[in-house]
Amino acid sequence: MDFVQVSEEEGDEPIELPAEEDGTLLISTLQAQFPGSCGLKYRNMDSKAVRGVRSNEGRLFPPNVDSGWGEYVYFCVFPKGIEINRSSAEQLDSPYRPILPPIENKRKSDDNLENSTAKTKRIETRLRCTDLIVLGLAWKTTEDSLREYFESYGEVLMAQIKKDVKSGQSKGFGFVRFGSYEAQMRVLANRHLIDGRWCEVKVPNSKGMGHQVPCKVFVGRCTEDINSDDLREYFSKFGEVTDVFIPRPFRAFSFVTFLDPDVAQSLCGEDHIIKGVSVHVSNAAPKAEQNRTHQGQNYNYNSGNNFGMHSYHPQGNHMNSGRSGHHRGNNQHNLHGGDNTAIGNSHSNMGSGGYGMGSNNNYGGNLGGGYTNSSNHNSGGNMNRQDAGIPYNRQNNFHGMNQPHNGNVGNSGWMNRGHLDMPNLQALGINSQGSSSSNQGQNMNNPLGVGLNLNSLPMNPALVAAALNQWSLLGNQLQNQNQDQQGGNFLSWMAQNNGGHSNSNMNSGSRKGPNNPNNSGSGSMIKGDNSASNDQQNGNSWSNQSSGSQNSVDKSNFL
DNA sequence: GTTGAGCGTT
Repeated sequence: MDFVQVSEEEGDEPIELPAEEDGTLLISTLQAQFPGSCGLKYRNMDSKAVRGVRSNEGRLFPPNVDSGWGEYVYFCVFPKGIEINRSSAEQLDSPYRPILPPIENKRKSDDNLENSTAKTKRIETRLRCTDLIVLGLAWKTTEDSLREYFESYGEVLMAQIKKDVKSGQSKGFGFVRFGSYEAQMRVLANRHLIDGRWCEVKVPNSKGMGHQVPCKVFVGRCTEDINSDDLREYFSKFGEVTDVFIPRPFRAFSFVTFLDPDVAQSLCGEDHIIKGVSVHVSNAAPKAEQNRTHQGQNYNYNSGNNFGMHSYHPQGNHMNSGRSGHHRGNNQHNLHGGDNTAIGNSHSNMGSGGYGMGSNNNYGGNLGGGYTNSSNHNSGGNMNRQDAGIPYNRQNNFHGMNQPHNGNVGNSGWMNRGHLDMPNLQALGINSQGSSSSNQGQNMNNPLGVGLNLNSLPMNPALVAAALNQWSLLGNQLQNQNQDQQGGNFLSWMAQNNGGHSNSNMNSGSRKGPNNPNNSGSGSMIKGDNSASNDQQNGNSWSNQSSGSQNSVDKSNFL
């Protein structure tokens, strides 16, 4: 058995953690020794830079497929902004309970803003908190104890237990409201052990998360000279950028995703000069009529979200290949569950299955090698998997653990729950309608080694990339879906904190293997700092756009 | 006094 040397911080004395037979290290194993950690990083001998370890499905992958973990001493990654005080007595009650430093809203880009007016203009838009529902409370939990628990995250403005009017008995759920959005995000991103029970915290359905502001903007009139770093650097002036996506080959536009949807919104309609080029920012959301998503059949919103998440992201990203089965470990994912034929092997009119994106099926036009009229909708859905080198970077992997699993893997079952690679996505409102076992999170490990090897699938990676992108873009518009579709919920989450993932990091067109270290991303949380640049992604997707001129791209094809 | 998916008598 291999052991991985891990220390809490660089330079600390390492502890040897046992790796699994497949060479991966379970996050649960890591967390058993380093509560609250969500990933690993190490210092690369050559570059001297700190590298993240790829994290996926509750597992950490060695940086090198051949030599495994090597002789590196890895050190822990903790969710951003959260410090774990392991010596705290509070840890005894909840090992995963983060002890927050004073909330400070620091943005890297604020420090060196050359344009303070832009700054003040944008940052005015404060994200507001909303009541959060806390499910699964112990009967004995009182409003006081509820408040006490959540105060470790920040100021609690309200803590309420819903009770039976007559008996006064708790109904087992309640509501909390925080004074800061940061606290809210952290709470949503974690699981919570309150009075001995693992509880879910979500944005309540009653909030009707139907009008989320998109985090992503369309940046038109780009030149090839403007790369993702340029975009990121430029737009970071206005708020944290969680993702930049430049379709390849060059299409004269790109997408920038912000953590704060209000920032994104505030930029829409404006012209900006980047590297001497006047680019135009507009809404990346699809047209209204393109939102008709044939809900009845589309089981894959969820997945589609994976890349809409952000990232995220939380941000989103996630698996759940719709109704396809999840086969632990073997990466043999049935991309085409049931009638999900949209992507298949066929090379023409693939969208006839009718899922998805309503009328806007033909994104990318003639994609790559002769796949024509491929409307692969579901693809987005099916994509969910990451083993094809799609980094998750979901950050903040408190999810994955404690995920109740009802064993219903094949069909609708766990896709409504799992999201094992995400930060408590259900808590973020994504899966509120899903069923769950009564096992309230006793299962500390990722019960599913879900994986899907895109490369093994009978589909054109270009289509996959296109589909992913499509989904990502659609992401922001999936709000009004039936809850069962989860898209809305996901976006709710995305709009709130954005895991920073959108459609980035897909590499669909490339051939990166499951353990490709390039995709590493043990991320820290929510802020999406793991959102890899997208420049290298997508391989040959987006080729031969039917509209011809690059300067007259019909955006609708992508939205 | 039991119970364990859900969505708030404001």
